[in-house]
Amino acid sequence: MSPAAEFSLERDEIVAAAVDILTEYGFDAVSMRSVAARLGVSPVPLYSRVGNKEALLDAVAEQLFSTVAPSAVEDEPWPDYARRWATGLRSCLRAAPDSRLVLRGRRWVFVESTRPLIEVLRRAGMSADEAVAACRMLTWATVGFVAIEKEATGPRSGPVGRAAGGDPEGVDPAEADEMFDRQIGYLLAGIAAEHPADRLRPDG
Amino acid sequence: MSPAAEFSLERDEIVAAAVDILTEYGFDAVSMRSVAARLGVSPVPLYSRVGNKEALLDAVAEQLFSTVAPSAVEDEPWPDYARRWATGLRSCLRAAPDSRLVLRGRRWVFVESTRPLIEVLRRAGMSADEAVAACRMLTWATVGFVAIEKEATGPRSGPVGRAAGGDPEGVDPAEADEMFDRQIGYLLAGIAAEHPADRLRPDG
DNA sequence: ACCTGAACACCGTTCAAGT
DNA sequence: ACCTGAACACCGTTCAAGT
Repeated sequence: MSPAAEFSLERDEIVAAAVDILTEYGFDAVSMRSVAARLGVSPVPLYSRVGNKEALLDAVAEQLFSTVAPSAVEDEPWPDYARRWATGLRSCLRAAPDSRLVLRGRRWVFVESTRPLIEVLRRAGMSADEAVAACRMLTWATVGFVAIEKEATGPRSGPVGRAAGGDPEGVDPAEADEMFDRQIGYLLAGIAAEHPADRLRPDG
Repeated sequence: MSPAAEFSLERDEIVAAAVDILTEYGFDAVSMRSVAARLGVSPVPLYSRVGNKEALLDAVAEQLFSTVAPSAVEDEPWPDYARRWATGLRSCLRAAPDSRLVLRGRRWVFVESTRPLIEVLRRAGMSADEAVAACRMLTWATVGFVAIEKEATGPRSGPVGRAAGGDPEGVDPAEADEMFDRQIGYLLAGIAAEHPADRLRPDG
Protein backbone atom coordinates (compact mmCIF):
# COMPACT_ATOMS: atom_id res chain seq x y z
CA MET A 1 0.00 0.00 0.00
CA SER A 2 1.41 3.33 -0.98
CA PRO A 3 1.30 6.00 1.72
CA ALA A 4 -1.24 7.91 -0.29
CA ALA A 5 -3.59 4.93 -0.44
CA GLU A 6 -4.97 5.68 2.99
CA PHE A 7 -6.28 8.99 1.79
CA SER A 8 -7.00 8.29 -1.83
CA LEU A 9 -10.60 7.77 -2.72
CA GLU A 10 -11.15 4.65 -4.76
CA ARG A 11 -14.23 3.75 -6.75
CA ASP A 12 -14.74 0.65 -4.65
CA GLU A 13 -14.84 2.62 -1.40
CA ILE A 14 -17.53 4.84 -2.84
CA VAL A 15 -19.63 1.89 -3.90
CA ALA A 16 -19.10 0.21 -0.51
CA ALA A 17 -20.19 3.35 1.31
CA ALA A 18 -23.30 3.52 -0.87
CA VAL A 19 -24.11 -0.13 -0.10
CA ASP A 20 -23.69 0.56 3.62
CA ILE A 21 -26.05 3.50 3.55
CA LEU A 22 -28.49 1.52 1.44
CA THR A 23 -28.64 -1.41 3.86
CA GLU A 24 -28.59 0.74 6.98
CA TYR A 25 -30.93 3.57 6.09
CA GLY A 26 -32.70 2.52 2.90
CA PHE A 27 -32.80 3.51 -0.74
CA ASP A 28 -34.03 7.05 -0.21
CA ALA A 29 -31.09 7.78 2.07
CA VAL A 30 -28.56 7.11 -0.68
CA SER A 31 -27.51 10.42 -2.14
CA MET A 32 -24.30 11.75 -3.57
CA ARG A 33 -24.11 14.01 -0.56
CA SER A 34 -24.73 11.28 2.04
CA VAL A 35 -22.20 8.95 0.44
CA ALA A 36 -19.65 11.74 0.30
CA ALA A 37 -20.33 12.67 3.93
CA ARG A 38 -19.81 9.08 5.05
CA LEU A 39 -16.43 9.14 3.34
CA GLY A 40 -15.60 12.51 4.88
CA VAL A 41 -15.37 14.13 1.49
CA SER A 42 -17.20 16.74 -0.52
CA PRO A 43 -19.60 15.43 -3.20
CA VAL A 44 -17.38 16.69 -6.00
CA PRO A 45 -14.78 13.86 -6.12
CA LEU A 46 -17.55 11.27 -6.50
CA TYR A 47 -18.38 12.63 -9.91
CA SER A 48 -14.90 12.01 -11.23
CA ARG A 49 -14.88 8.44 -9.84
CA VAL A 50 -18.35 7.13 -10.64
CA GLY A 51 -19.84 9.65 -13.07
CA ASN A 52 -23.16 10.44 -11.47
CA LYS A 53 -25.80 9.01 -9.18
CA GLU A 54 -27.25 6.65 -11.77
CA ALA A 55 -23.83 5.14 -12.44
CA LEU A 56 -23.28 4.78 -8.70
CA LEU A 57 -26.53 2.85 -8.34
CA ASP A 58 -25.50 0.75 -11.36
CA ALA A 59 -22.35 -0.23 -9.51
CA VAL A 60 -24.25 -0.92 -6.29
CA ALA A 61 -26.69 -3.20 -8.12
CA GLU A 62 -23.85 -5.00 -9.84
CA GLN A 63 -22.15 -5.72 -6.55
CA LEU A 64 -25.36 -6.93 -4.91
CA PHE A 65 -26.76 -9.08 -7.69
CA SER A 66 -24.04 -10.38 -9.96
CA THR A 67 -23.41 -14.10 -9.88
CA VAL A 68 -26.29 -15.35 -7.84
CA ALA A 69 -26.78 -18.60 -9.75
CA PRO A 70 -26.66 -21.92 -7.87
CA SER A 71 -24.29 -24.48 -9.34
CA ALA A 72 -25.72 -27.41 -11.25
CA VAL A 73 -25.75 -30.92 -9.81
CA GLU A 74 -24.49 -33.78 -11.99
CA ASP A 75 -27.30 -35.46 -13.95
CA GLU A 76 -29.88 -33.09 -12.46
CA PRO A 77 -32.93 -32.85 -14.74
CA TRP A 78 -33.13 -29.38 -16.27
CA PRO A 79 -36.51 -28.48 -14.74
CA ASP A 80 -35.11 -29.22 -11.27
CA TYR A 81 -32.13 -26.97 -11.83
CA ALA A 82 -34.29 -24.29 -13.43
CA ARG A 83 -36.55 -24.31 -10.39
CA ARG A 84 -33.59 -24.02 -8.04
CA TRP A 85 -32.17 -21.25 -10.19
CA ALA A 86 -35.39 -19.22 -10.11
CA THR A 87 -35.80 -19.78 -6.38
CA GLY A 88 -32.22 -18.65 -5.76
CA LEU A 89 -32.74 -15.55 -7.85
CA ARG A 90 -35.91 -14.81 -5.93
CA SER A 91 -34.28 -15.06 -2.50
CA CYS A 92 -31.42 -12.88 -3.68
CA LEU A 93 -33.85 -10.27 -4.91
CA ARG A 94 -35.94 -10.42 -1.77
CA ALA A 95 -32.85 -9.91 0.37
CA ALA A 96 -32.05 -6.78 -1.60
CA PRO A 97 -32.71 -3.57 0.30
CA ASP A 98 -34.99 -2.09 -2.35
CA SER A 99 -36.57 -3.26 -5.58
CA ARG A 100 -35.97 0.11 -7.17
CA LEU A 101 -32.37 -0.95 -7.52
CA VAL A 102 -33.20 -3.49 -10.15
CA LEU A 103 -36.38 -2.20 -11.72
CA ARG A 104 -35.17 1.06 -13.18
CA GLY A 105 -33.06 -0.08 -16.10
CA ARG A 106 -30.74 -2.40 -14.23
CA ARG A 107 -32.05 -5.72 -15.50
CA TRP A 108 -28.65 -6.35 -17.09
CA VAL A 109 -27.12 -7.15 -13.70
CA PHE A 110 -28.51 -10.66 -14.06
CA VAL A 111 -27.00 -11.40 -17.43
CA GLU A 112 -24.00 -13.04 -15.79
CA SER A 113 -26.21 -15.23 -13.62
CA THR A 114 -28.20 -16.51 -16.58
CA ARG A 115 -25.15 -18.23 -18.11
CA PRO A 116 -25.25 -21.42 -16.00
CA LEU A 117 -28.98 -21.83 -16.60
CA ILE A 118 -28.59 -21.42 -20.33
CA GLU A 119 -25.77 -23.94 -20.28
CA VAL A 120 -27.92 -26.50 -18.48
CA LEU A 121 -30.77 -25.96 -20.92
CA ARG A 122 -28.45 -26.32 -23.89
CA ARG A 123 -26.95 -29.52 -22.51
CA ALA A 124 -30.50 -30.80 -22.18
CA GLY A 125 -30.92 -30.41 -25.93
CA MET A 126 -32.38 -26.96 -26.47
CA SER A 127 -31.16 -24.76 -29.27
CA ALA A 128 -29.47 -21.49 -28.37
CA ASP A 129 -32.64 -19.56 -29.19
CA GLU A 130 -34.84 -21.91 -27.20
CA ALA A 131 -32.56 -21.76 -24.18
CA VAL A 132 -32.42 -17.97 -24.26
CA ALA A 133 -36.20 -17.74 -24.61
CA ALA A 134 -36.79 -20.12 -21.71
CA CYS A 135 -34.22 -18.37 -19.55
CA ARG A 136 -35.69 -14.99 -20.35
CA MET A 137 -39.18 -16.09 -19.43
CA LEU A 138 -38.02 -17.45 -16.08
CA THR A 139 -35.95 -14.36 -15.34
CA TRP A 140 -38.72 -11.92 -16.21
CA ALA A 141 -41.28 -13.93 -14.29
CA THR A 142 -39.05 -14.05 -11.22
CA VAL A 143 -37.97 -10.42 -11.24
CA GLY A 144 -41.51 -9.27 -11.93
CA PHE A 145 -42.88 -11.49 -9.19
CA VAL A 146 -40.48 -10.18 -6.57
CA ALA A 147 -41.05 -6.59 -7.63
CA ILE A 148 -44.74 -6.98 -6.83
CA GLU A 149 -44.18 -9.27 -3.88
CA LYS A 150 -41.91 -6.78 -2.14
CA GLU A 151 -44.56 -4.14 -2.05
CA ALA A 152 -47.48 -6.53 -1.62
CA THR A 153 -46.07 -7.98 1.59
CA GLY A 154 -44.47 -4.71 2.69
CA PRO A 155 -45.83 -2.05 5.02
CA ARG A 156 -47.77 0.13 2.60
CA SER A 157 -50.81 -1.41 0.93
CA GLY A 158 -53.02 1.37 -0.37
CA PRO A 159 -54.27 4.84 0.36
CA VAL A 160 -55.01 5.31 4.03
CA GLY A 161 -57.84 3.12 5.23
CA ARG A 162 -57.92 0.63 2.40
CA ALA A 163 -56.07 -2.73 2.27
CA ALA A 164 -56.33 -6.26 3.72
CA GLY A 165 -59.96 -7.26 4.26
CA GLY A 166 -61.57 -8.65 1.14
CA ASP A 167 -58.75 -7.28 -0.99
CA PRO A 168 -57.76 -10.07 -3.36
CA GLU A 169 -54.25 -8.60 -3.53
CA GLY A 170 -53.34 -8.82 0.14
CA VAL A 171 -50.88 -11.67 0.49
CA ASP A 172 -48.79 -13.04 3.34
CA PRO A 173 -45.27 -14.39 2.76
CA ALA A 174 -46.29 -18.06 2.95
CA GLU A 175 -48.94 -17.52 0.28
CA ALA A 176 -46.38 -15.74 -1.86
CA ASP A 177 -44.01 -18.70 -1.57
CA GLU A 178 -46.66 -21.11 -2.71
CA MET A 179 -47.78 -18.84 -5.51
CA PHE A 180 -44.23 -18.48 -6.78
CA ASP A 181 -43.67 -22.25 -6.74
CA ARG A 182 -46.88 -22.83 -8.64
CA GLN A 183 -46.19 -20.16 -11.20
CA ILE A 184 -42.68 -21.42 -11.91
CA GLY A 185 -44.09 -24.95 -12.10
CA TYR A 186 -46.62 -23.90 -14.71
CA LEU A 187 -43.97 -22.15 -16.76
CA LEU A 188 -41.60 -25.13 -16.58
CA ALA A 189 -44.41 -27.48 -17.61
CA GLY A 190 -45.21 -25.24 -20.55
CA ILE A 191 -41.60 -25.05 -21.63
CA ALA A 192 -41.15 -28.80 -21.22
CA ALA A 193 -44.27 -29.47 -23.28
CA GLU A 194 -42.66 -27.70 -26.24
CA HIS A 195 -39.52 -29.77 -25.93
CA PRO A 196 -40.17 -33.50 -26.38
CA ALA A 197 -38.45 -35.65 -23.75
CA ASP A 198 -36.36 -37.57 -26.27
CA ARG A 199 -34.78 -34.37 -27.51
CA LEU A 200 -34.18 -33.09 -24.01
CA ARG A 201 -32.73 -36.34 -22.68
CA PRO A 202 -30.44 -37.52 -25.45
CA ASP A 203 -28.62 -39.80 -23.05
CA GLY A 204 -31.72 -41.29 -21.40
CA MET B 1 -72.25 26.64 -10.43
CA SER B 2 -71.70 29.09 -7.65
CA PRO B 3 -69.81 32.26 -8.57
CA ALA B 4 -66.88 31.07 -6.47
CA ALA B 5 -66.59 27.80 -8.41
CA GLU B 6 -64.56 29.43 -11.14
CA PHE B 7 -61.79 30.25 -8.71
CA SER B 8 -62.07 27.44 -6.24
CA LEU B 9 -59.50 24.72 -6.49
CA GLU B 10 -61.03 21.28 -6.59
CA ARG B 11 -59.29 17.99 -5.96
CA ASP B 12 -60.17 16.82 -9.46
CA GLU B 13 -58.49 19.80 -11.09
CA ILE B 14 -55.32 19.06 -9.17
CA VAL B 15 -55.33 15.43 -10.24
CA ALA B 16 -56.09 16.43 -13.84
CA ALA B 17 -53.19 18.87 -13.84
CA ALA B 18 -50.88 16.17 -12.51
CA VAL B 19 -52.03 13.77 -15.23
CA ASP B 20 -51.38 16.44 -17.86
CA ILE B 21 -47.85 17.07 -16.63
CA LEU B 22 -47.25 13.34 -16.38
CA THR B 23 -48.27 12.65 -19.96
CA GLU B 24 -46.64 15.76 -21.39
CA TYR B 25 -43.34 15.88 -19.54
CA GLY B 26 -42.97 12.54 -17.75
CA PHE B 27 -43.00 11.19 -14.24
CA ASP B 28 -40.01 13.15 -13.00
CA ALA B 29 -41.66 16.41 -13.99
CA VAL B 30 -44.58 15.83 -11.64
CA SER B 31 -43.96 17.78 -8.47
CA MET B 32 -46.15 19.59 -6.03
CA ARG B 33 -44.59 22.78 -7.27
CA SER B 34 -45.09 22.07 -10.98
CA VAL B 35 -48.70 21.02 -10.48
CA ALA B 36 -49.35 24.14 -8.43
CA ALA B 37 -47.67 26.32 -11.04
CA ARG B 38 -49.83 24.85 -13.82
CA LEU B 39 -52.88 25.76 -11.79
CA GLY B 40 -51.52 29.25 -11.12
CA VAL B 41 -51.43 28.62 -7.40
CA SER B 42 -48.87 28.27 -4.67
CA PRO B 43 -48.05 24.70 -3.56
CA VAL B 44 -49.72 25.19 -0.18
CA PRO B 45 -53.38 24.67 -1.15
CA LEU B 46 -52.52 21.30 -2.70
CA TYR B 47 -51.70 19.91 0.70
CA SER B 48 -55.13 20.65 2.07
CA ARG B 49 -56.80 19.07 -1.00
CA VAL B 50 -54.77 15.94 -1.63
CA GLY B 51 -52.62 15.49 1.47
CA ASN B 52 -49.16 15.09 0.01
CA LYS B 53 -47.34 13.99 -3.11
CA GLU B 54 -47.84 10.28 -2.50
CA ALA B 55 -51.59 10.75 -2.16
CA LEU B 56 -51.60 12.81 -5.34
CA LEU B 57 -49.86 10.02 -7.25
CA ASP B 58 -52.34 7.57 -5.70
CA ALA B 59 -55.16 9.58 -7.20
CA VAL B 60 -53.40 9.85 -10.56
CA ALA B 61 -52.89 6.09 -10.69
CA GLU B 62 -56.50 5.49 -9.74
CA GLN B 63 -57.72 7.70 -12.56
CA LEU B 64 -55.43 6.07 -15.12
CA PHE B 65 -55.88 2.43 -14.22
CA SER B 66 -59.21 1.81 -12.57
CA THR B 67 -61.72 -0.22 -14.54
CA VAL B 68 -59.63 -1.47 -17.39
CA ALA B 69 -61.29 -4.89 -17.64
CA PRO B 70 -62.85 -5.96 -20.97
CA SER B 71 -66.41 -7.17 -20.69
CA ALA B 72 -67.12 -10.88 -20.96
CA VAL B 73 -68.73 -12.40 -24.04
CA GLU B 74 -71.66 -14.76 -23.60
CA ASP B 75 -70.55 -18.42 -23.38
CA GLU B 76 -66.92 -17.46 -23.78
CA PRO B 77 -64.65 -20.16 -22.30
CA TRP B 78 -62.92 -18.82 -19.20
CA PRO B 79 -59.37 -19.21 -20.57
CA ASP B 80 -60.31 -17.07 -23.56
CA TYR B 81 -61.69 -14.34 -21.38
CA ALA B 82 -58.74 -14.58 -18.99
CA ARG B 83 -56.36 -14.15 -21.90
CA ARG B 84 -58.26 -11.12 -23.18
CA TRP B 85 -58.32 -9.73 -19.64
CA ALA B 86 -54.57 -10.09 -19.19
CA THR B 87 -53.89 -8.65 -22.64
CA GLY B 88 -56.13 -5.68 -21.90
CA LEU B 89 -54.41 -5.05 -18.61
CA ARG B 90 -51.06 -5.22 -20.35
CA SER B 91 -51.95 -2.67 -23.02
CA CYS B 92 -53.37 -0.36 -20.39
CA LEU B 93 -50.15 -0.62 -18.40
CA ARG B 94 -47.99 -0.14 -21.44
CA ALA B 95 -49.90 2.98 -22.38
CA ALA B 96 -49.23 4.40 -18.94
CA PRO B 97 -46.65 7.18 -18.89
CA ASP B 98 -44.42 5.50 -16.31
CA SER B 99 -44.31 2.16 -14.54
CA ARG B 100 -43.27 3.82 -11.29
CA LEU B 101 -46.89 4.87 -10.96
CA VAL B 102 -48.01 1.33 -10.31
CA LEU B 103 -44.95 -0.34 -8.87
CA ARG B 104 -44.50 1.67 -5.70
CA GLY B 105 -47.34 0.46 -3.55
CA ARG B 106 -50.17 1.16 -5.93
CA ARG B 107 -51.07 -2.38 -6.89
CA TRP B 108 -54.48 -1.85 -5.33
CA VAL B 109 -55.60 0.28 -8.29
CA PHE B 110 -56.37 -2.95 -10.12
CA VAL B 111 -58.61 -4.45 -7.48
CA GLU B 112 -61.67 -3.05 -9.19
CA SER B 113 -60.64 -4.49 -12.55
CA THR B 114 -60.19 -7.98 -11.15
CA ARG B 115 -63.88 -8.30 -10.30
CA PRO B 116 -65.14 -9.28 -13.77
CA LEU B 117 -62.37 -11.87 -14.13
CA ILE B 118 -63.14 -13.40 -10.77
CA GLU B 119 -66.80 -13.53 -11.69
CA VAL B 120 -66.09 -15.37 -14.93
CA LEU B 121 -63.86 -17.85 -13.10
CA ARG B 122 -66.49 -18.46 -10.46
CA ARG B 123 -69.19 -19.00 -13.03
CA ALA B 124 -66.87 -21.55 -14.62
CA GLY B 125 -66.98 -23.54 -11.39
CA MET B 126 -64.02 -22.35 -9.35
CA SER B 127 -64.36 -21.78 -5.64
CA ALA B 128 -63.85 -18.26 -4.34
CA ASP B 129 -60.33 -19.12 -3.18
CA GLU B 130 -59.41 -20.76 -6.45
CA ALA B 131 -60.70 -17.82 -8.47
CA VAL B 132 -58.81 -15.31 -6.34
CA ALA B 133 -55.62 -17.35 -6.58
CA ALA B 134 -55.89 -17.67 -10.36
CA CYS B 135 -56.71 -13.99 -10.76
CA ARG B 136 -53.83 -13.00 -8.53
CA MET B 137 -51.36 -15.06 -10.48
CA LEU B 138 -52.48 -13.56 -13.78
CA THR B 139 -52.42 -10.03 -12.36
CA TRP B 140 -48.97 -10.37 -10.81
CA ALA B 141 -47.58 -12.02 -13.91
CA THR B 142 -48.95 -9.26 -16.13
CA VAL B 143 -47.93 -6.32 -13.96
CA GLY B 144 -44.50 -7.82 -13.39
CA PHE B 145 -44.07 -8.53 -17.08
CA VAL B 146 -44.91 -5.00 -18.13
CA ALA B 147 -42.71 -3.51 -15.41
CA ILE B 148 -39.73 -5.30 -16.92
CA GLU B 149 -40.89 -4.92 -20.48
CA LYS B 150 -41.14 -1.15 -20.18
CA GLU B 151 -37.53 -0.80 -19.29
CA ALA B 152 -36.33 -3.69 -21.47
CA THR B 153 -37.71 -2.15 -24.65
CA GLY B 154 -37.09 1.41 -23.53
CA PRO B 155 -34.14 3.67 -24.27
CA ARG B 156 -31.78 2.77 -21.43
CA SER B 157 -30.39 -0.76 -21.37
CA GLY B 158 -27.29 -0.79 -19.22
CA PRO B 159 -24.30 1.22 -18.17
CA VAL B 160 -22.81 3.11 -21.09
CA GLY B 161 -21.47 0.83 -23.77
CA ARG B 162 -23.21 -2.36 -22.74
CA ALA B 163 -26.53 -3.71 -24.14
CA ALA B 164 -27.91 -5.36 -27.27
CA GLY B 165 -25.36 -7.67 -28.89
CA GLY B 166 -25.28 -11.11 -27.30
CA ASP B 167 -27.25 -9.83 -24.35
CA PRO B 168 -30.00 -12.38 -23.71
CA GLU B 169 -32.13 -9.66 -22.18
CA GLY B 170 -32.34 -7.32 -25.18
CA VAL B 171 -35.83 -7.67 -26.57
CA ASP B 172 -37.81 -5.92 -29.28
CA PRO B 173 -41.55 -5.25 -28.91
CA ALA B 174 -42.62 -8.09 -31.22
CA GLU B 175 -40.62 -10.60 -29.21
CA ALA B 176 -42.15 -9.22 -26.02
CA ASP B 177 -45.65 -9.71 -27.44
CA GLU B 178 -44.93 -13.33 -28.27
CA MET B 179 -43.29 -13.95 -24.93
CA PHE B 180 -46.27 -12.51 -23.08
CA ASP B 181 -48.72 -14.64 -25.04
CA ARG B 182 -46.71 -17.76 -24.37
CA GLN B 183 -46.30 -17.02 -20.69
CA ILE B 184 -50.01 -16.36 -20.17
CA GLY B 185 -50.75 -19.52 -22.16
CA TYR B 186 -48.54 -21.60 -19.87
CA LEU B 187 -50.18 -20.14 -16.79
CA LEU B 188 -53.69 -20.73 -18.14
CA ALA B 189 -52.79 -24.32 -19.05
CA GLY B 190 -51.44 -24.87 -15.55
CA ILE B 191 -54.52 -23.39 -13.93
CA ALA B 192 -56.82 -25.38 -16.21
CA ALA B 193 -54.95 -28.59 -15.41
CA GLU B 194 -55.84 -28.17 -11.76
CA HIS B 195 -59.50 -27.66 -12.58
CA PRO B 196 -61.05 -30.67 -14.34
CA ALA B 197 -63.10 -29.68 -17.36
CA ASP B 198 -66.34 -31.20 -16.05
CA ARG B 199 -66.17 -28.92 -13.03
CA LEU B 200 -65.35 -25.91 -15.12
CA ARG B 201 -67.98 -26.55 -17.76
CA PRO B 202 -71.04 -27.59 -15.80
CA ASP B 203 -73.23 -26.90 -18.82
CA GLY B 204 -71.02 -28.66 -21.39
C1' DA C 1 -3.99 16.83 -10.17
C1' DC C 2 -7.25 16.80 -6.77
C1' DC C 3 -9.97 18.73 -3.33
C1' DT C 4 -13.06 22.51 -1.34
C1' DG C 5 -16.72 26.13 -0.60
C1' DA C 6 -20.14 28.13 -2.87
C1' DA C 7 -23.52 28.34 -5.97
C1' DC C 8 -27.54 27.06 -9.24
C1' DA C 9 -31.75 25.20 -9.92
C1' DC C 10 -34.50 22.36 -8.08
C1' DC C 11 -37.37 19.23 -4.39
C1' DG C 12 -41.48 18.25 -0.30
C1' DT C 13 -43.35 20.42 3.34
C1' DT C 14 -44.54 23.84 6.91
C1' DC C 15 -45.35 28.33 9.13
C1' DA C 16 -46.50 32.91 10.02
C1' DA C 17 -48.78 36.50 7.88
C1' DG C 18 -52.10 38.64 5.03
C1' DT C 19 -57.14 39.28 3.09
C1' DA D 1 -61.44 30.18 5.66
C1' DC D 2 -58.18 30.29 2.27
C1' DC D 3 -54.34 31.95 0.02
C1' DT D 4 -49.40 33.83 -0.14
C1' DG D 5 -44.30 34.62 0.57
C1' DA D 6 -40.80 32.90 2.91
C1' DA D 7 -38.39 29.57 4.98
C1' DC D 8 -36.34 24.83 6.31
C1' DA D 9 -33.93 20.99 5.15
C1' DC D 10 -32.87 18.67 1.62
C1' DC D 11 -31.51 17.08 -3.61
C1' DG D 12 -27.93 16.44 -8.20
C1' DT D 13 -24.58 18.83 -10.36
C1' DT D 14 -21.16 22.34 -11.68
C1' DC D 15 -17.74 26.05 -11.24
C1' DA D 16 -14.20 28.96 -9.71
C1' DA D 17 -10.75 28.92 -6.42
C1' DG D 18 -7.33 27.00 -3.49
C1' DT D 19 -3.16 23.67 -2.42
